[in-house]
Amino acid sequence: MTIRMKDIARDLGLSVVTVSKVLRDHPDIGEETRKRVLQRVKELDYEPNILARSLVTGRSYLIGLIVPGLIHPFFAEVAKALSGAVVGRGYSLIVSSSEEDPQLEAREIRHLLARRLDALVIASSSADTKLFRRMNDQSQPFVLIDRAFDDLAAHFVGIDDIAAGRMATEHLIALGRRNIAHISSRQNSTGVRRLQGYTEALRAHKLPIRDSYIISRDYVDIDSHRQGADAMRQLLEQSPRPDAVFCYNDPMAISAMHVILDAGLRIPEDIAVVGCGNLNYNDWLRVPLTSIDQRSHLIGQRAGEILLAMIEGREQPTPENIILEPELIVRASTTAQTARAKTPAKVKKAARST
Amino acid sequence: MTIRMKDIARDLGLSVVTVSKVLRDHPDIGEETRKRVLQRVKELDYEPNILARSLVTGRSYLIGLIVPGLIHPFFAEVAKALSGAVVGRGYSLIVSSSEEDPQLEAREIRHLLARRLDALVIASSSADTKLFRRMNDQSQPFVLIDRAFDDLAAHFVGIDDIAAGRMATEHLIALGRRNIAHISSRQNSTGVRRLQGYTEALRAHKLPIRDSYIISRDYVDIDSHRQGADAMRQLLEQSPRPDAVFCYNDPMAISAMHVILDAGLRIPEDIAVVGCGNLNYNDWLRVPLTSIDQRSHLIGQRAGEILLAMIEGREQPTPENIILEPELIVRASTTAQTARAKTPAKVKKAARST
DNA sequence: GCCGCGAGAGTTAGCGATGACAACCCAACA
DNA sequence: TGTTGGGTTGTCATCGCTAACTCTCGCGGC
Repeated sequence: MTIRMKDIARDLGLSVVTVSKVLRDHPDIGEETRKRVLQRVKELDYEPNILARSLVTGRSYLIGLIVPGLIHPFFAEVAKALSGAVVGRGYSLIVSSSEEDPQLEAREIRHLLARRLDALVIASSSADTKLFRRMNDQSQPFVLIDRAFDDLAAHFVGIDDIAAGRMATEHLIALGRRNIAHISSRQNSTGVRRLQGYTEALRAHKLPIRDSYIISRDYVDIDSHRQGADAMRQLLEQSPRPDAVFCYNDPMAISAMHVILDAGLRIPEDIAVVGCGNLNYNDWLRVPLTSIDQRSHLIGQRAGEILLAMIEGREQPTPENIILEPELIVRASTTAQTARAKTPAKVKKAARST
Repeated sequence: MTIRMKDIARDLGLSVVTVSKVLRDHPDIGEETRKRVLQRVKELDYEPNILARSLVTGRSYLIGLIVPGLIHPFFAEVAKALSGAVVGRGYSLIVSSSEEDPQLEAREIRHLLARRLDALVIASSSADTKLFRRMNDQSQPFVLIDRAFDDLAAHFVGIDDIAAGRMATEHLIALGRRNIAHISSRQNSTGVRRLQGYTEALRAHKLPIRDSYIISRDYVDIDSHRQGADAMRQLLEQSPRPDAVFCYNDPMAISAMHVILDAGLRIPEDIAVVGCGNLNYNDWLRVPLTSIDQRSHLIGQRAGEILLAMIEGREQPTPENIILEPELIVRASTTAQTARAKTPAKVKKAARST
């Protein structure tokens, strides 16, 4: 059916090994033979069977990526950057969505490992580090992104989520807000840390930390809109009503904003809103959303670099822990007057990433 | 290092084949033996090497997906649906972005074929059918999505783009607009057909078709915002100025809307805008965008079904040509008054798909 | 008492490539 | 003339698993 090395070798009266060597640029092959082989390869449009090669070399040139949701723009951007970092080196990306379900995530990890991936990149929705420990034991290369585990020595790339929470909250404090609420994710490390940043900022400014202002939710990445809207409705009932909200991610912030507007309140005059993620369409929203940029592109890129280094065996010893600085992008949801002025610059930025 | 069947067989004093048979639920294995094997498999947490299995069975349980851009929500949704359709059957999805570059696309196709994928799903950015013909010759299963080729017999799943163009245009005509412009994609079949639908609708209503109202662009999916903004600026200079625009996709429509608003004009009073794609954040925009829904989820799902049928050998004979009906979703960018009323329903919808 | 049969296990021969090493050819050198 | 050696090409064993037979044994039928 399809062509094998054997066919080419037979056609040319050579051995299979010789053909194999030509294809891998092995040095000890005569110029004449090399040309003949390449010629025939081209004629037949032959591509060596990567499966067979992998079996003997132990390298599959496959990299796995497991994320909570493929649709979420943050993970889509990470995927794009990761793909860009490795595709030129002959690797392919095999992606899988965990839907924020630890069980599904575990199943996918096992399944992908059975494919003998060269490396795995995971934004874990799990709280259990068992599988990761086993991967460490089996010296299976992997890199965690976005969500970290305190009690696990592993390569990690993500932003400083405590700083993210602090920055967002301090921005709101700087605007004169005093009743600042937070819609949080209790399910993962990023949520916990952003919350921590939030409380730290309040404390630093001697502002009270009110439990009723902190709404924690699950499934924040795959069911963001419902979760955000529900949480915001809950916040509107508090007394005193918050004059600002920092949301775990942008989709939740967007839903929160709509709940606010539907209640007849103004943004940012009555309630200022900050999100996290800096989605590429934040500029186009009904009220452009101030947000913390999560460096999605850089995360994918750095993860790719680390894992190439691991695969190529250049480094492995100490797990790298790359903490990127988040960046506050101010838009109309916190400061009405700057919104218009900002637009032109942002137009350019958004155009890049669609 | 890692465990092999050999190890289990040795431990249990059995032959490798017996272990293999147990793992594949082969009938002629004694109950006792089966239990012992499964027990040991569990103890060692063994997973058979899929690579090795693939090499002998000729089935890789890998499905490739090549799209113009991973970031584009339409393709992300297709990917999600496709993944959902096949993941339960043991398949993994290997994704690749062509960046709308035919050469890159061709390279990726070749590379993926070298991995002996069971099937390939492609939203092609190429005009050349050579590679697809070869895949047909080699009876390599594949399904085209979104973008079709007239001169190629192949499975296809997509929407009726002529109808999409017609629906959008007729909606604008029904609103009383007479100077309807179109920002188009000249690069792919979908663009050509939406344009055709547009002209058909105008003709059917005896409206003039003005060349200056039709702006065609390339790289509409990866550089949408710049392309949309430029095109819209060009349209604003036309005389008479258009009172409506139908855009090839939503990101271009969004940029067009901003150009319109920045020019001090109102939407929809001065210019009504219709997009295509029905992105999940259309409801949250500064002006919620009327759009044609492209059935992304259904496309991914149906593509998955077709390819499973092909792989499982149930059907192949006549290429299926699945043309889904697009659907017009009306929002504020064409009818100011319905915007508010629509919001609640849409909130629910968006929540589902984030 | 011979034969056939079916259940349950094992043997053999690859899948399509690669790694290590052996073998060959011919020029150069002792 | 025999030996050495660099440059080329080939042989053999494997990678981890599966398809297709083969083999063994106990049992029932004639």
